[in-house]
Amino acid sequence: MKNYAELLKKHGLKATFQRMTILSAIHDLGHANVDEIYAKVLETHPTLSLATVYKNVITMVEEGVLVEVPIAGKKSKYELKKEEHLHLVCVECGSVVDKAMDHVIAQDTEAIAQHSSFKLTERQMNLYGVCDKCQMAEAS
Amino acid sequence: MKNYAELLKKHGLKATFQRMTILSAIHDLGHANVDEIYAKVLETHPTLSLATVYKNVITMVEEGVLVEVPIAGKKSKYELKKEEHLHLVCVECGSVVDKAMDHVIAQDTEAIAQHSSFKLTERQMNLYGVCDKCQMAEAS
DNA sequence: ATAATTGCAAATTTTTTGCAGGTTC
DNA sequence: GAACCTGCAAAAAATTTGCAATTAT
Repeated sequence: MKNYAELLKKHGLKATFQRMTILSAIHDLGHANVDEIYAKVLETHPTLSLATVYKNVITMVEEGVLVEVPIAGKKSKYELKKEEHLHLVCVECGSVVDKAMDHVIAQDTEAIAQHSSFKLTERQMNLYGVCDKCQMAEAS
Repeated sequence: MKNYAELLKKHGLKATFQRMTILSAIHDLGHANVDEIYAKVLETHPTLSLATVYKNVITMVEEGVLVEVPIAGKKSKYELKKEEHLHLVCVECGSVVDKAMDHVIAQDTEAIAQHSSFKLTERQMNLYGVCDKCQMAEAS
């Protein structure tokens, strides 16, 4: 739990209760798609509308408060903007876990971009597979 | 790539004209979303339906003929399955270019997965930024 | 005060589905 | 010939929009 009002204002957005509730939901969930955010938000603010979730997710991605995490075969998830990392995406349960991005990867990809005269602004890496828990469950 | 009939049969799918047309369109476009595939396919087969594009893209991804490339803020694109690589995604013009994935990245991510007891099956890496051409265009 | 934001409902866009008639193997 | 596929139209799902009322700064 952080100071979402400050965060929003820093990005030129009004600190509405709805936005703070959405940010709190995403923080609690770690990574969530629009429906998951909406469901979570209803727990504490039952009148918040789905349209407001949509509008704000778009706005907050545009302003750099949130980051969209596109996932093959599923709806995109959203996370709070934080330092660069990669994602372990479980194809069984859908869980998403952050992992630090090694310096090696950062350097390597910068070199690749440079060779193509590509002005790199963001990296996204998803590792798909089966998480620890789902492997256990399978072994039954 | 030429013999799409063989490719499809190898994956247990019937080699219909529609599927081969779709594969050819994707090959020509390199990477394309459903609408782009549909538009391309209409040029040579005006009666092919959008529903057929949807159904077949899903089927061919399931069977490993195609790979979905999810892209932040856009509809997923699809490509023919080929050896592992990463993507340069231009946020200006939407172009997607393949780049070889360095052995370093492969090893590094394998180690990361292993540390989390994560059974890795696939990697996807997108580098977002501005391509060569769009940088030129901007410099006007 | 005023400019931005919300909630609602309607509109739009995107994707999926059922099924009759055709096609592939 | 059996199983699979296609195209159509209709349904369902996902997302966006217009606008009057409300709220943050």
